[in-house]
Amino acid sequence: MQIRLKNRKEQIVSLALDLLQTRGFENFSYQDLSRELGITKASIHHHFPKKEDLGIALCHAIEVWHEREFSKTRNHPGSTIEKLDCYVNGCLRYACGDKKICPLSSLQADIGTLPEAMRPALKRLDDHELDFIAELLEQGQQSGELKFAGPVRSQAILFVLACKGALQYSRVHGRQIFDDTMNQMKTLLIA
Amino acid sequence: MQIRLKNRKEQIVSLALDLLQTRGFENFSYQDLSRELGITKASIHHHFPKKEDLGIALCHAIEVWHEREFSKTRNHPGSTIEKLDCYVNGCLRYACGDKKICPLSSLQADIGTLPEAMRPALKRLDDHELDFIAELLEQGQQSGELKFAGPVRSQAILFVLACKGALQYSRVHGRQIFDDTMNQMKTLLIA
DNA sequence: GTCTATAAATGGATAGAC
DNA sequence: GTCTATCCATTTATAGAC
Repeated sequence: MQIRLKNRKEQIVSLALDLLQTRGFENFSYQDLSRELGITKASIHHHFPKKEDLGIALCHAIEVWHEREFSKTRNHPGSTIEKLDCYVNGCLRYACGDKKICPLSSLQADIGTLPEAMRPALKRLDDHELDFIAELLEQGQQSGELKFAGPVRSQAILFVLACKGALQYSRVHGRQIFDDTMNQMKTLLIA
Repeated sequence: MQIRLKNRKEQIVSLALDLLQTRGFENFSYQDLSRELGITKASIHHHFPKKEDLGIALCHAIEVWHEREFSKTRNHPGSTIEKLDCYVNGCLRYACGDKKICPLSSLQADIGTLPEAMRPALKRLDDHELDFIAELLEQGQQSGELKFAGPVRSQAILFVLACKGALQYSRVHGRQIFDDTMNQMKTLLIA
């Protein structure tokens, strides 16, 4: 019902995002989109003339998703650990049934063949996410909840890496490996 | 000179491994191989009738590489930290010029479209690598060099994840992020 | 906005000559 | 083992009618 209300452009981006996370940018086609949406390839080219245009739209969709998720996490009541859990659950939300990975991981994997125009957007999105996690970790450190040595920024990348990597491994080894990895990360940060 | 001595099959696998690490399994073609080797596509099909066959050969090449690298690391004189550095340098070796990632990361990213026959091989290689790192970490823990809470296996996956993830990020953000991440990982394990 | 039709290029794969 | 030639499906993309 809710999906029907979305306009075509949003429908296309939404489905493309799904395929990006399960197959990668170079491994889904306008044909895949047209089949699942029940319209022709030409119609999709009407909305996104080149695949690069669709790619840019995907980056924008990820940015919007980031804003919403980050804001939700910032406003989440409770400790830093609970906020981090909130972010991790956001990670998990894209991993329905161990099939999806982080869309940014997917784009990174395809960096060698990605349209040029998408690269700056990808870098920007990565940085934005790292800034956000660094902010959270710093709060936790100052409140005495988290204990870790070394630069906050380095710890942030390690944390984000763990989430995304665990998601990738889950597709091959099952969901348990995700929980194990996240628990270990928390153990290191609290101990 | 040394390359000239290799037979065709090895030349093909060697080049394919390179392309796997820079572009991904689904994003290089027999045409790419033929162009760079100066022989026709048909000749490559003679050695590897289906791309799946080439994929299996790639998995085997990675296994051989693992054996060599793990053995070198086990025999590396010195502390556990120095052995881990040896493994990390092995990681770096495939990242000439920030362009290559771990071949297993690359295969994981393409898991959605990978030929069925390659999946068990991929899982086996992942497990083999995790077992090896867990062995190293446990030695370090018992000798008192490393201090970390939680299951060794979980710490092993976290360590491997950090190496591979940092390699992926390096392609987008530059090599510095790799060193920063590895230093942070060491900081957490020693502190 | 959606369709039919079509183009041009590419990718995986095979047959058969040398 | 390598080649030429060819096949068929797919992919990105465009033109033009409705």
